[in-house]
Amino acid sequence: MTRQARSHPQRVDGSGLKPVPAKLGSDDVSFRPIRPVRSYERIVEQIEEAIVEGRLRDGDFLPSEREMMVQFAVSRSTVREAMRVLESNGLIRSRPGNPNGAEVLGLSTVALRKTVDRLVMGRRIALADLVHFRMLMESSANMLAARLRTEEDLVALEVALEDMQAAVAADYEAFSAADVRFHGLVAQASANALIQMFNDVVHDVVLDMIASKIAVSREGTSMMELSLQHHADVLEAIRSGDARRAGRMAREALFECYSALLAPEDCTAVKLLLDACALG
Amino acid sequence: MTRQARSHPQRVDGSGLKPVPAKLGSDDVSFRPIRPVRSYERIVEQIEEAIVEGRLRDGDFLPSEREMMVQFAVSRSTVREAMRVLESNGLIRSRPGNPNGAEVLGLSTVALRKTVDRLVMGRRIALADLVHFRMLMESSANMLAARLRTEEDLVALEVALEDMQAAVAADYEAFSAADVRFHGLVAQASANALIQMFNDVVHDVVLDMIASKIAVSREGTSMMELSLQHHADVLEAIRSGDARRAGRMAREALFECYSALLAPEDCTAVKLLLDACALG
DNA sequence: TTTAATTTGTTCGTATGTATG
DNA sequence: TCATACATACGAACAAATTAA
Repeated sequence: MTRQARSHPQRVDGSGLKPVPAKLGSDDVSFRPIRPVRSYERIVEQIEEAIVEGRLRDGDFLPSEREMMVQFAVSRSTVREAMRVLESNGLIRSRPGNPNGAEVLGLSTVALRKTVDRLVMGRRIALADLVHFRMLMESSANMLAARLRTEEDLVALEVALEDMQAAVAADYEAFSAADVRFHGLVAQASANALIQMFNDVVHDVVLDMIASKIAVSREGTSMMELSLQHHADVLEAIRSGDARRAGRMAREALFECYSALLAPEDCTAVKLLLDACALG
Repeated sequence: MTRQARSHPQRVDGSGLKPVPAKLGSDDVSFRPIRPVRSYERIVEQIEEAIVEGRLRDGDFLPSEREMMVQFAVSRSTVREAMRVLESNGLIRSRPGNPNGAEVLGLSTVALRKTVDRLVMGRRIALADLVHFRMLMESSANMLAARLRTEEDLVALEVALEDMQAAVAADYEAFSAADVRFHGLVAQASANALIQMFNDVVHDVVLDMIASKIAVSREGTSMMELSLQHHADVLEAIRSGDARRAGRMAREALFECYSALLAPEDCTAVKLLLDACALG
């Protein structure tokens, strides 16, 4: 009952490279430790490379698992392990019954977000760190935006501000959405992909944290009014091209917004940062 | 020859929760879309949670796959998919033949690093962005360090500087290692986990990029001499507690170090940042 | 030093639920 | 409705690596 001739002919995994016993005698020949490369990793590499290089774009579809099993000359399980890794890195998405195969999502920052989330949950990063960092990012972004903003940027910011105004005292959801858009536009105007990315991530995390701390509904009208005024001031500074003022306004707005959430000692620490920077 | 009674008694995958047909009639009842939760994800969740909460620490070992297969009541394939995800997120490490099972690595930032690497490879992030961002981070870190540094920090920085001095004109490897240590100590003195983390990652990426651009050996003695002087200046500013000077020195040091690698137009853009900040 | 036991890496076959035409 | 192709999941077996007796 030998279900089949179990030959495993295509066993070509990279671990065939055994560490060479360094019996050459001379001391000046040194070898580095070998980490066996597993089959699924080489599949991940190939697909990841294709996505990074743009040969696979957002919206494309991977071949089905059975098809890849043939193309990569591995078993289905191995293909699936690679799929799981790619999926957890936010590069693809697969769902059962999809005749197209897994969908390519392109490059994203979801893995980055998950990492920060874990560090926050694990108490490696405190709320004060997040607020502090966001003040740095936001003030830098606003300074840059004040210098680099185009007319289109100003128009878009104006629209976002008007949306906030329209939603004040009425629709917190819409207000919050416009708020997020405003900050995104500033980050975009700063013309630095990293500032944009990291600030986005930290902004999201902070919003999640405060959402779990205080009920959203408590964010009353007066809070929104105040926030609106802050944004208007910032936009005015950006429009005038006064980088230092834009940076200062952004920092102070954030501080007023979040200082109530911080422990007193953290609050003084953040104030200390403000003084140390003394940017404005 | 039905090898065995194929019963699949324990088919308990989470997708059993079908989306409820919203036939309640009233419009004010709204349901959110359901994403089927797969078995391996629930395993990942449990283990991830244990690591984040500290019940599983760095150096601990997971049960063997066959043991987990019993504990989670799933097949080995499912356990393995979960392991691959955890491993790709840098939370565990498994190697063949290890009788202890997979090793727990604790929280790390390797996923963060991989994400940034991909974005750089995919041209979503330019070298100018990296240098620019690093100047922001480094100047902030140095300003904070000037304010917050303890005596221990100063001693450690002093030691790192001396190591750099000792290695100048002799050992590039040792010089570079001491250099990295110096920057790490500054970030640590800044007392903000996010600055530390992001600066670390970006620092690494930049080093990799320039290493692939110019041969390391070209980094001659004069370059090391210059770098040494910069670090000495920065340390002096940190010691004196002059935050603005520390920030300015750090920015200028970075600019002198990397401006040669940037395209002329990027160079002027970064200079523009320096002017816009006008911190010192 | 060799051997035996255990573990991970990998493969194959099968069954089941799901989505599309 | 049905057939088809897909992903999810299970289980058994083999291969290779590691450790300890």
